[in-house]
Amino acid sequence: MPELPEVETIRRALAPELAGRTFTGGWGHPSAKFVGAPDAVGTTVRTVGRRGKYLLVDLTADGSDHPTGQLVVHLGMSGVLALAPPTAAPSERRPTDRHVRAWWTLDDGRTLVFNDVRRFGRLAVVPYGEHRSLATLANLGPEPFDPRFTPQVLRDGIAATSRTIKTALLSQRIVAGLGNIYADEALWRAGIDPRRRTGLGIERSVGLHRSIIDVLEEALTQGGTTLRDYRTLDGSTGNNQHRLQVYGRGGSACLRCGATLRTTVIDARTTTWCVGCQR
DNA sequence: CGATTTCCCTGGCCGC
DNA sequence: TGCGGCCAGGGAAATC
Repeated sequence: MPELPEVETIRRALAPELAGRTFTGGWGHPSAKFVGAPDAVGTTVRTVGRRGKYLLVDLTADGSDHPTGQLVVHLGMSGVLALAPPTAAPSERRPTDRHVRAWWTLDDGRTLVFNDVRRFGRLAVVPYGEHRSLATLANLGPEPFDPRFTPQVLRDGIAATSRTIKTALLSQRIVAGLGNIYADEALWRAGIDPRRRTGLGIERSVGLHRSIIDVLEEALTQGGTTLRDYRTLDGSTGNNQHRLQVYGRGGSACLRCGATLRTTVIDARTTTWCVGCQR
């Protein structure tokens, strides 16, 4: 379940490999989520960026420095990107794994492969910066590490919705990049009840703001959290799964106050929190 | 129009 | 061993 730290880890590995490479061929699974993959063929990669959980591969069709298009990739729940080495015969390049949803051959002979067992991922090739077809991306909140994400922005965003604070954080509209794992971790660290529907005072907003940044930063330092499918570009796992303090620990003791962590469902999302110290 | 619900997917796990 | 049932969950479409 790649969230911001996982996607950023992949981006950092992918960017130097793809920059300057031209897509010489491509294929997409017939599902609408992947079928557009070949639209990138013939373009050259300028940079590999990221917004929230979206990878944004800037493309140029005319060889100039100015991107003309963008390959947008969302890894969903189980999406994995890998670079396959060149094979002797071009006809043997096509990946044969059962769950490959898209692939692109590169002008250096390698193949970029998008594997996604559960097909919750998606991709699109769009004119540069044209995100109207991707509603969540088009309405994405600020990057958590961007100075424009402030305690006040967080506070205002929470105050503007009647949804629970957990659901508000997952909406991607207040701040980009949080998924179920890091939302639970940040709320625990800030001592805030995920079911809360009322606004936060400025002091608690400062605390949650800090917690969100810290949780994501630490996970990034660890190369992300691998629970099931997540792998970085070279196939290795992250290390942050050993540092989770609430996610997946329902029924165990809270590491802060010792109370038993409770797991419930909030808006169809499994949520673990501490009834003892999250208010 | 914002909020809520439904749907998309399949490997892994559980119980019988 | 085999198998039905259930769970995980981000985002978009459908519905309220």
